[in-house]
Order: sequence, then C-alpha cells, then structure tokens
Amino acid sequence: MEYQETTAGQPFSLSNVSLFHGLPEEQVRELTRIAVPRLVEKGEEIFQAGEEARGFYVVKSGSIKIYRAAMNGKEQIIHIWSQGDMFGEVPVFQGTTFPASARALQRSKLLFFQRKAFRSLIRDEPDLGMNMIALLAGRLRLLVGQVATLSLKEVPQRLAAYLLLLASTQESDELRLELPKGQIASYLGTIQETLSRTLRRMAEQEVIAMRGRHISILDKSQLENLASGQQQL
Amino acid sequence: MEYQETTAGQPFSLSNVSLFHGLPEEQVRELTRIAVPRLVEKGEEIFQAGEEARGFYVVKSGSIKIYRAAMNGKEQIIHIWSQGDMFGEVPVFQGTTFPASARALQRSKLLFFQRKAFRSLIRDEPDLGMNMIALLAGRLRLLVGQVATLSLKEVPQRLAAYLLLLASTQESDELRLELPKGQIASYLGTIQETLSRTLRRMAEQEVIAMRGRHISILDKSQLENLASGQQQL
DNA sequence: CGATACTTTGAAGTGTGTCAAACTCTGTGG
DNA sequence: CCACAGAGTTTGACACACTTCAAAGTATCG
Repeated sequence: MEYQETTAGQPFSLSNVSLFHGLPEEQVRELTRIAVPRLVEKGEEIFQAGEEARGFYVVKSGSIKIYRAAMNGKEQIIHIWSQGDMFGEVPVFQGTTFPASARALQRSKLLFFQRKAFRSLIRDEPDLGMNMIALLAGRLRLLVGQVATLSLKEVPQRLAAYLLLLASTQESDELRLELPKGQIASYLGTIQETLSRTLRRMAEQEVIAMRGRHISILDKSQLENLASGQQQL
Repeated sequence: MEYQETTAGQPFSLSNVSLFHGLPEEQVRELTRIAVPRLVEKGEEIFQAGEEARGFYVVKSGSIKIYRAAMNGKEQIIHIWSQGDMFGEVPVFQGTTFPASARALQRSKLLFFQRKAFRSLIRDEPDLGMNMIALLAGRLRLLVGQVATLSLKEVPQRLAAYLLLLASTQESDELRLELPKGQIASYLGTIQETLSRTLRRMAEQEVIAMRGRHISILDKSQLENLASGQQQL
C-alpha cells in the first residue's frame, strides 16, 4: 500500500522543482539517477544545526521545518518548506555544517542529493548554477526581511503580516492554519501564550474571527494597517 | 590630491575580491573594463530598500552599512561591509528591488557592476558562478545566525558574542570599537541606552573594562559563558 | 471513548524601550 | 592652542510588551 500524505498527493516531478526548472531532459534523468529517496515520519529529525553535511534535500511531499533551538527550550523556526523546495544546501557550497536543524512536520518524502555528485552536475550545467543562484538570492531576500521583522516589529504587526501572507497564498480571506499555533508562534519569534492573546485581541476588535484553526479576515485594510505599523492593536 | 580613507589604504585589486578569486587574468581585465567607480561621502545614501536595482557594488575602500529602517526611526543593521566585499547583489539574480538600504559609514570608494553585463560574464565563466554561489551560501549562514540570535538571545548574550567576534577579528583582547555605539546597538537589534547600560553592567562585574571606545576583555571565559547563555549577567 | 496533544486564560515578573536631561568626547576654526 | 559646536554617550525614572509559571479547558486521533 502506498504511503498517504496529509497534503493530498499532488503530482511530483523533478522538472517541477524550481532548482531544476528549464533543464534539458538528459540532465533531469541524471538527477533522477543520483537522487536517493528518504521517507521521514512526523516529528522525525532530519539533521541538526552544526552537524556535518553530506548533501542536501528536495521535498517530494509533506513539510519540513528549518529551525534553531536554544538551551532554554525555545525555538525559532527559520522556514517551512514543502513540495518542490530544497533545503540543507548551504554546506554544499560553503562550510561543512548545517546552519540550522530540520525536522518533519508530517510524514514526508524527500530526495537526497550527495554533495559531490551535485557539485559535479552543476559544473557541467550552467543553467543549474543560475537556478541555484536565483534561489539563494531569493532566500537572502526572505531572511533579510525576517531579521528586520523580528527586530523592528512587535508581535501584532508580525502576526498581521503573517495572516495577510496566508490569505494571499490561499487566495481567500477564510484561512485554515496548517500548523499548530505553537509552531506558528515559533515562526513569528514569540510563544504560544502571546500568540493566543494577540489573536484574541484581534478578534475582540473584529479584525478577524476565529474558530479553532479556522480564521476569517473581517477587516483586511485594518489588518494591513496593523502589518505596516500605521495602526496599533 | 588623492582622497584619504579613514581606514589606511590597503592595496586593492579585483583579484583580492573573493567573488573574483581564482579567475583567469583575462576575465579580471574584462571585469575591470565593466566596473564603474563611484565615490560616496560619509553618511551618503547608496540605495534604499525597495528601489529598483540596476546592478551591484564591490567595496574598494571604506565601509558600508546595509540596514532596514522602520517608520518610528529605529533601524536594524543587517551587515557592515568593507574592502573586498560585494553588496546589493540580490536583485541581480532574484526580483528587481533591493531588499535593504545601503549607506556609507565613511568616505568610501565603490565599484559598480551593471546587472546585465555581469550576468553575461557569469554565463561564460563557471568559476565566477561558483564563487557567487559560495558567497551567497555564506551570507545565508550569517543571516540564519542573525535570525536565531535576535529571537533566542537577550542583549547581554548578543553583546558578549559581538565582543568575542571583535576579539577574534582583531586578534587581541584589547578592542577598539570602529563604530559609534549607537550603530553597534542598531546592529545588535537594540538601542543606544540599553547597550550603554549593558556595557556598564559588564564593567561592574569586571568582565570587561571600558574607556571610551576602547574595551579590554578581562575575563574571556565568563564572556563566553554569557554568549552561550550558560550564565546570566 | 479515552489519551494525548493542543489551546486558552490569569497573575506575576522582567527585560527592554521611551523620554528627558546632563555629560563627555572630538575635531575644527579662530 | 584654546574655545566652541555638534556628535556621541550616559544616566535616571517610568511605561509596557512580552515571558514565565500554573492550571484549566478544548480539540483530535487512534
């Protein structure tokens, strides 16, 4: 029996992975040859920050969190990747260890690419190199935004921005939170309790309505004002 | 009369720039041909976050801060670059606008590389592409660290880590702060007053001694414990 | 249906930001 | 070389956003 992903199994092919986009058929076959499948269970650790890396991953299905943990138990989620995204690529090109840890948020299928094999592919295929550069640049943009957000914005602003992001991703003002709220808090750089209280305040002011993991955006323009800091909660 | 930089004019050549490291003589000449020199005064704005980019820069001398500003006047310094570093490269490869702003911390000489010209060079020279990938990966590592630091560590921990970084860079336990303390605060994700108070507490506990912009590390192991969070201030 | 994971709420504590004022360097021009 | 202006720094009193700790409540899944 085939494994069933929580996220309905959209068709996956290597040529849909943006890292491999536009590559000639022949190169994609070569990539298929060197890719090593790996199945990880929900909650399973994939690698830890500081660990020596032997290669990187592409997500075939499921979702993976990239995070850093402090000794006091708090953790900061750096990013959440799902189908078609790569992760763990930094030590393929710079240094030897992973800068952050990775853990499966649900049962996920991964493809592992060995450092050496991949580097030799990239040498022969300039387009693959350019794809990689564009992806890394995009991640820099994201991370610069994250640094600024964490340091310059307060929790209500960050949460508002996050809800608007979800709305634009899901193309609807009726949102379904795909993650437990504790994980969302960790992504926003805060804790569960604070997130809960902030959501309640937003609901009290009728910016949103909330029933469990379902959130309705009632007043989008106010949410936008909150996100940009023009307005206080 | 030649312009005099505050940082004594170390010799500069394109082949010392890590982006261009290991390139054949011929390519370096081509780079020299397309590079446009630009002189910026202390405090001068080079570009703003959100602005359309036409290319990126390499620092020939001086120093440049990359930062994001909030409407309330607070700013977060993302990085400070000096001789041999590139900056503003993200929109060359992804998107069209700068993710952050850039301003000269002192009179600086820059080299500007036009987006289109550079992209055509990189297509012909795989080594240049690999250098770029390695540099971008290194920046991702830095930024991941910064996100984690801002969210997981308190000001004393961040400051301790910063002082240790300075000590290792300057290869001495007698430090000189190259920046005004307000700028350092902005880099650490806090404000001048808090930085001042934290430094005083460190001095009171005889972890450091401070005279103006000169700081002596008195107890390095305690500073390391502070940085790792094993110890409180 | 029961166990476990997740979420909410309250009360109290703490680190950091804000505002305002005084103080101290630093470099420049007289 | 001194005086001065402006930038940079320190300090205090206060406010407040956020975390911590603890407990109860609610979903969720096998």
